[in-house]
Amino acid sequence: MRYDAEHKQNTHKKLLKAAADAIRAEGPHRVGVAGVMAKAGLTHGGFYAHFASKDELVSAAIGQMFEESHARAMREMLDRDPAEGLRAYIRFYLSRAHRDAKDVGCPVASLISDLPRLETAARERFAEGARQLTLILAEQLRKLGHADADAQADSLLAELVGALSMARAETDPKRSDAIILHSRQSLTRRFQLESPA
Amino acid sequence: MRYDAEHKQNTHKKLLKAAADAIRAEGPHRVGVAGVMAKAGLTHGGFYAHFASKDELVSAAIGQMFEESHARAMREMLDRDPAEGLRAYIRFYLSRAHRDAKDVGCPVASLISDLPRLETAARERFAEGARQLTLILAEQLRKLGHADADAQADSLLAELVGALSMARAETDPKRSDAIILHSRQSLTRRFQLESPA
DNA sequence: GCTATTATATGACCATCATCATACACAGCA
DNA sequence: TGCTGTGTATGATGATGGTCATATAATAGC
Repeated sequence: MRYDAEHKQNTHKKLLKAAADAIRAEGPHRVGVAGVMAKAGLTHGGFYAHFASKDELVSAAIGQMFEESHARAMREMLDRDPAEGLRAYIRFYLSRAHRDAKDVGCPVASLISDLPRLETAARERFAEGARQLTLILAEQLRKLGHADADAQADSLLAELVGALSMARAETDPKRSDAIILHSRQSLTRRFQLESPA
Repeated sequence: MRYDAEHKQNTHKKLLKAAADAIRAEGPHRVGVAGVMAKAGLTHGGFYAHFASKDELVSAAIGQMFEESHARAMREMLDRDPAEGLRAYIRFYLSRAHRDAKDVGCPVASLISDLPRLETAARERFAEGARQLTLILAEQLRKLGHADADAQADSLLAELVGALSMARAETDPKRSDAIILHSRQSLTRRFQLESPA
């Protein structure tokens, strides 16, 4: 190797990060190869030394997003008792900060309606990531003593994703805040996570 | 007028319908002016006699989708007692048929993550449509005696949209069916819509 | 310092797309 | 049966975007 041994790997990672952010913010179809390269400080030509196609970049970027997302979920729950951990995750997920951060945050909410239109590889990666997130939530619900934890986890994630997405789509700030709040209250009650006053 | 008096209006409506279907199936950014015209049996050139721009078409098509969607919601609830009506709507919304119909069905689920990326006019139309759908649901919940009907309607719609979207994204058919079912059960229980055995 | 090799840049190709100018076709009327 | 004006088609333009061939720049080992 003539360049630094890790040179290309570093560039690769930078590209993945840049793509993951851009795709969440702009959507897979509005993101261009040239734009991603520029964001990483490069020009468009070298792209195909890193990825075989744009589709492959999209797939890989989705994987990257879910890694961040799972890490975040684990971090919220780690070193907390189950109820407090789940409460913390819900509060993070249904927060104004999460709603307003277009280029980071949960890939499920950012890409959900783009997904059925992507090619198979990307869809598989996404589905895999979503399944894993569901498992993390189910595990937490199980610790809380819910018998049908898997079913409940599906329902919980559905409302999280739906509420965050609806809040992002709502143009009236007050309504948007309300949407987040209503689902937060509803979920808190439903899973008996009322903070011990 | 040399052509039939309604000729242009009819074309206009055909374009709106075609656009509404294509946009739900392909997404606003992947739909092309030429494709929509072709779907209506025309060629691309005449487009600008009907719409000032593609953006305007997208906005108008979103309005069209919500008209269909609200009509559907009303139809499910009409001539039924509140509980049965709401149950019927939930069963329609969280059904395999709705999940598998890419080009028709609720615009909220089809476009939710494209929305933050559209221009203002389209976002306003969407938000307006979503608000109205929430109102329809809230009204139904109010009839059922729920005190905080507005908040509950937000939460209900969030789970509906989230679950349908997640089911569409899931590549494993059995998991996809399960996602729909879990939210249907969860909502049915939550709003006490158990069918009278 | 020279050279071999690897990472990135330049520049081009072709396809797609929104937009528009202009030409044509249709139907009601004289 | 021509005339007229409205609705649609033809075709062009400029922009953008994915892809690739080829050229250049960077550095580790001799």
